[in-house]
Amino acid sequence: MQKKITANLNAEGVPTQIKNPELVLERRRQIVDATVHLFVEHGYHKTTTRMIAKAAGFSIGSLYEYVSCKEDVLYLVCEAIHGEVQRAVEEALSGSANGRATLAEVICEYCHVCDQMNDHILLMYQVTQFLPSQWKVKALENELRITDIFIQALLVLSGKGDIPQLDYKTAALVGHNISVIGQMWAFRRWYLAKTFSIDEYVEYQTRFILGLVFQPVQSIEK
Amino acid sequence: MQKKITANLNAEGVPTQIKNPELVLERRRQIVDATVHLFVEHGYHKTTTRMIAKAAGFSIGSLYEYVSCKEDVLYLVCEAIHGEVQRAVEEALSGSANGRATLAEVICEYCHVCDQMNDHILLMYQVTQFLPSQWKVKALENELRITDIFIQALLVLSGKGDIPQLDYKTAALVGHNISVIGQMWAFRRWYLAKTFSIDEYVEYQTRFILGLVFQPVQSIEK
DNA sequence: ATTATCTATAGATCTATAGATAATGC
DNA sequence: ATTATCTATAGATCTATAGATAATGC
Repeated sequence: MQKKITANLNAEGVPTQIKNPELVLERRRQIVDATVHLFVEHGYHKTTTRMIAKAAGFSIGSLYEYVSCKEDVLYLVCEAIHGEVQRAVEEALSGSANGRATLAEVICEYCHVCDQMNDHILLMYQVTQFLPSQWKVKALENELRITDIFIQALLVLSGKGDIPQLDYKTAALVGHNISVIGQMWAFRRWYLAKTFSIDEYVEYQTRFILGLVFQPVQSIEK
Repeated sequence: MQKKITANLNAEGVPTQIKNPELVLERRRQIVDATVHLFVEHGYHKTTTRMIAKAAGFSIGSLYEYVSCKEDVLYLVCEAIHGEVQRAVEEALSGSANGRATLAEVICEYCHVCDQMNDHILLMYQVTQFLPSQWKVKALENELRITDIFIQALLVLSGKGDIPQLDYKTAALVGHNISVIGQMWAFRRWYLAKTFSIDEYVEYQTRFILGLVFQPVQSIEK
């Protein structure tokens, strides 16, 4: 029973010397919370294990009882952030389901998640490269899992209301595009914010994704 | 006169002990060429200055005659890659100019550049974070300069042929989107290539950007 | 007795430089 | 004489561990 509680930060293949699983969970939570801030501010390489231990509230010696190396900390951080992002996205998308209005809502909710989790999204992109290759694969799969939420949502909407039938390839591509368009706000907010508020950004992107930008002139499509 | 030739890898604010400007240019070219491969393979931090010197064909001592620190090498690499990408994009976009066909062509050419320069685009994203802040700003500006090429192209097309009038904000957003959609191919090719060839990717993305995906059903837009 | 935590440091690594040597041109 | 290149290493830094100490429960 307790196994389930601890499974999150415990049974992920990160070894520990500590016997008490609840303590492991608690300390690793401390480690992750402290480290996210340090990584956001200094990046992975300029953050030393000493800084991590200190910020987490114990000594280096203790730190190495809960992880076997610095890369373990990195992995714990990546997992925690992805969990957070995914939870936020899933929660945001648990709305109703009809046609374009739903799609517009999905875009809106997702972009706001990206806006709020800006630092975390940037961090994920910066540090994934330093993960050992086995874990790097897992991180990329996590990334795809979030994209897949959009793809599934699109397939559910496909053919309903005012939304045309979408073949899988099209749905897949649009799903990736929505995912990346949200991340673009996180990446380029420092610049885009000169022109757009987040709400304007959502408005313009929704128009774009729904294909309204290039439509006003009568269609000369063959 | 020669100043112009050497300006590229010389007068960029990277100091050198060497008097002969042509030699500086040549050696820095060696350094950049060797380092790009090392960075792509090992990343910035795991590439040592010794490795760089060796791959470039001289000793560490000599390396430090042409740059003052490792970050200088990073900066030279970033500048060189951006120059290459920008040149490739500009060359690819020097086509004709009518309506949607031109836009489709722009998308096509750009995506192929991203496909071919995959490694370099990924590298840019990975290493920009390690630049000293003054140069980081320059790197981000370079990034925007490429986006701006698309925005300008869109504004030229605006209102011509079968393309509707685009206000600046819309053009800016679409420009950013095109830029990011190309990069998405570079980032996720390892996965997207399971579903799309580069040509299919271009085809589907063009349909998407031109707003054809959500159109087939008769428009119920109010 | 067992578990958790701490201090102190070994060991490895890497950047950047000092000082010596070779090459070039007046 | 001046310029370019090399070798050898100082100096700094950081990860991970060994071994000592404190806390907990039988």
